[in-house]
Amino acid sequence: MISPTYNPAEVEEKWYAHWESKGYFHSEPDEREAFSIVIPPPNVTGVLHMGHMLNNTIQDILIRKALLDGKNACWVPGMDHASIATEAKVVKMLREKGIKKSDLTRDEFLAYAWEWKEKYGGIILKQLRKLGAACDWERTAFTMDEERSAAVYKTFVDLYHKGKLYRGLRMVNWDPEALTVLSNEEVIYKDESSHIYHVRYQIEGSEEFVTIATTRPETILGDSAIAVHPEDPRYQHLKGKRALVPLINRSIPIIFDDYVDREFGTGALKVTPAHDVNDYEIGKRHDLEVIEVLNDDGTLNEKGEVNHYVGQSRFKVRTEIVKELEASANLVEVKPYTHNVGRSERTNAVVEPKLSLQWYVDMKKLAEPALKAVMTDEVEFFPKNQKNVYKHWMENIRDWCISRQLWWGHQIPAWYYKDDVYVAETAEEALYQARAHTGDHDLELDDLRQDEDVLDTWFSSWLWPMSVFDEFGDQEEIDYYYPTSVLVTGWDIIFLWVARMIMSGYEWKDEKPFEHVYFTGMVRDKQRRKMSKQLGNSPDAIKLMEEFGADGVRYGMLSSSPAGGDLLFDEKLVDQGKKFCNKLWNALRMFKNLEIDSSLETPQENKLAISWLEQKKSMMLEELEGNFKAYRLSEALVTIYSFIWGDFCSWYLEIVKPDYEQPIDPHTYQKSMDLFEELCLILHPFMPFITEEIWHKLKKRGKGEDCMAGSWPEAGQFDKGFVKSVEKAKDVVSKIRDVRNKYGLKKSEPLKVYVEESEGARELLSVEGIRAMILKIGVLEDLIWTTTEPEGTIGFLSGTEKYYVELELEIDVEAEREKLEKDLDHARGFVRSVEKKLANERFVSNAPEQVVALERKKLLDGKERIRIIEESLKSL
RNA sequence: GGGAGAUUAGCUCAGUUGGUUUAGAGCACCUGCCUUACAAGCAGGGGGUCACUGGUUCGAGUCCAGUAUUUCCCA
Repeated sequence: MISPTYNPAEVEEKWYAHWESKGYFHSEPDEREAFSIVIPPPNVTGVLHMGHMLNNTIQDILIRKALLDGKNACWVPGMDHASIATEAKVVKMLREKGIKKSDLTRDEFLAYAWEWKEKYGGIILKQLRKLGAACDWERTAFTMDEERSAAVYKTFVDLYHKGKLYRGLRMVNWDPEALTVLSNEEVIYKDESSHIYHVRYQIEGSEEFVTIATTRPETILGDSAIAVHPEDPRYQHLKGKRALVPLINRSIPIIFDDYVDREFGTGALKVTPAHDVNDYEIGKRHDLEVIEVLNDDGTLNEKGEVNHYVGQSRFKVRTEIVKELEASANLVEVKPYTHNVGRSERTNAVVEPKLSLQWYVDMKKLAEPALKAVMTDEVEFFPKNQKNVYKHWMENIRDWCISRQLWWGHQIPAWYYKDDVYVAETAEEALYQARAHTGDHDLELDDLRQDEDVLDTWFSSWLWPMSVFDEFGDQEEIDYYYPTSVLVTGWDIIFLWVARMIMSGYEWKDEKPFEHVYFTGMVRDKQRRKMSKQLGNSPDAIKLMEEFGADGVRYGMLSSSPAGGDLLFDEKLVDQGKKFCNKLWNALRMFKNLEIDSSLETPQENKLAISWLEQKKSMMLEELEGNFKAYRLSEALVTIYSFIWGDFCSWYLEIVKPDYEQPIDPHTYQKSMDLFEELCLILHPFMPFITEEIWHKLKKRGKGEDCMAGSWPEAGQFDKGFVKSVEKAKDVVSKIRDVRNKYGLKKSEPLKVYVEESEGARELLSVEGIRAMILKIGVLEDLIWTTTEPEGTIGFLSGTEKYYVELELEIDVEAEREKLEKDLDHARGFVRSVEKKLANERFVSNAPEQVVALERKKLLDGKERIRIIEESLKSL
């Protein structure tokens, strides 16, 4: 006896363990066509969230479909080390233990970090199993493991020697909390409301003042000039004059530069070259002093010349200095002001522009082939419109700052001795270079000092499609799996990751890293808000799977998620998936509860149902092929869903289902099992667990006969006309049910139905089995030909065929008339529009013959319907 | 400020080279059913000037231009 409800918890763990033990997840190069995907490596600190579920469900679907297609599918899982996020976690953990990072040596700190990684890292990989992910776990990679690290050092050195990597002094985005530099892509800009302050500076040697506007009064202490526009008539008289910085009375020049926007504020700009990107540029042009008044942690220092601010945070000083400016009558005005503030993606700290010596990758040369590849569709984007975004970024690319002031990560392979730098994969090699360069053969390792910083995590991630296949080692694997088949990722990291992987692919393999890129949308809540911890609007992924089953969740994630489009998550979606599982389960139960009587003949309507469903399935398979090719996975799933629920369960099963407690004939049973089995295969990539479970319950299976290891069904021949006939018969049945509904007739009460003689009706009912089908599921006593409208019946129209249902009840003439008149309006409108088209001479002479012929047929049919409706109205 | 997209039923979205009986689905809604596979269900129903204006075309939800609203990206 099978349980009346499907219980995913029992089934899912069992099958995942089974698949894994069979080695289905593992891939080795062989003679089959390779299909490979590298996982977008989640942070080692990460836990499974909705975005991961969507992204990984899609990858799993593609992998399982490839397996069914007979390809050698390989999905490489892994994680990245997430420099900033992980280091922050470890520092926090140490703080809780009462240990300060500054009290530890680098090696001590790293020991703690590794310990943390082993203990807490990679939870997400375990969680992915619950989702059903068919990852090749034997290949699990980590950006800081030996092979991946070797690739990082090798490529760094290589770029350096090619002159594509350099060390330079630049304005950078500084995170004062994480105490590290950030790349442009790691800074998130948002409008924030604050204030704009108008502050006056006295002109040296006069009683005159000049007023400037600033949002950052605390940086006044670092001012080294006042700038005005060269053509601004208001300030011409200040040429050659100097101004005094309020509170500290530092004398600074008044300079003229056309960068200044005369419309903005007062038209006078304070220039702080050390703490503003634009001011830095102005400073360079005018050879201004660079006064750094902020420490790395965002506190003020003694260069600001105000003792009681030293060591105070920039925000505190802002409040304080405003008070002091006011007290000294230098504050002219304060206005509310909304401006764009950049914050660190990881720590949310307000980013501080800072002048700093960092390592950069020269992106111009790398970008060229990568841009071309995407524009020519050598690397194909799904959806296409992401190409524009990519193009824009690539054409305006800026150099990539890759050093980070952290310990967790790949320490930069550069060694300093005196004023020279030696870049090498190992310290020994660097020492060799240093000895050769200096001619000093007594130099020892201790004389060299390795760069303290580590590399940006993305500097290892961009090598991922190559490094997981050991591109600088044994070539067999990379030759077989590279380029990978498809990358599945969110459009939000198109610059951070996708673009850079394409660049690295061409740089070191002279070949794209993947054929296709499928961009998923963002998962949002019903109100279109991003899922976030702060809002608490993200459901717990694990709990969700426990409640709705992994298959249910997979269904819900995908059914509403077109490529590139955002997914508005609603629990109703996963609930629908859960219900779908139950539906499938109960279809199985229906068959399993039947007795088979081998002496039974196959009824006509069953034969009809079998060939109809088989042919319709073939039509669907053709459609699915197109869907998969275009990555229209959501559409594919919805197509399968409505085929299974609608065609298979609602129609097919109802036709072949024997009467209560009656046995089924063996042919129908066997064919039904075959069809159900194919449906399992077709649905398997989307909902792997329940399909595997049903697969094993349908038939006795031998060793290795698993759904996951099966073959995707081939589309057979089909006759569209035949399928259409059955669809017409379904329409007749629906309309009979409508009459029952309207007149409150029981479903079980057999009815007598008349069909009016016509060519169409003759044709339909001549198809073998159609009459029997209508009789059975329409629950009719008889279906009788007629040439006139029989007494005491109610009519309906199906296409251009007229049917009459015999009723013993009083007919509601008014309701009937209303309905008929509405139908008549519709039919007349239809005919009018077709007539208009056909009356147009240019249409008839210009449009293709087939189109015109179709319009003529539409006209005839429309007129026929009008005739029938008018007749019915008359006889009412 | 620059750029890219979006606008189809109450909601979320399909609608693939312009022509397939005057637009499809799921959810929501309404009506009637506990009919032994499934109430996590069954049967049926209503609901849309395809944002607006103009153009191209024999023919436009589909192509073009403008307007409005809106989302995102870059600065």
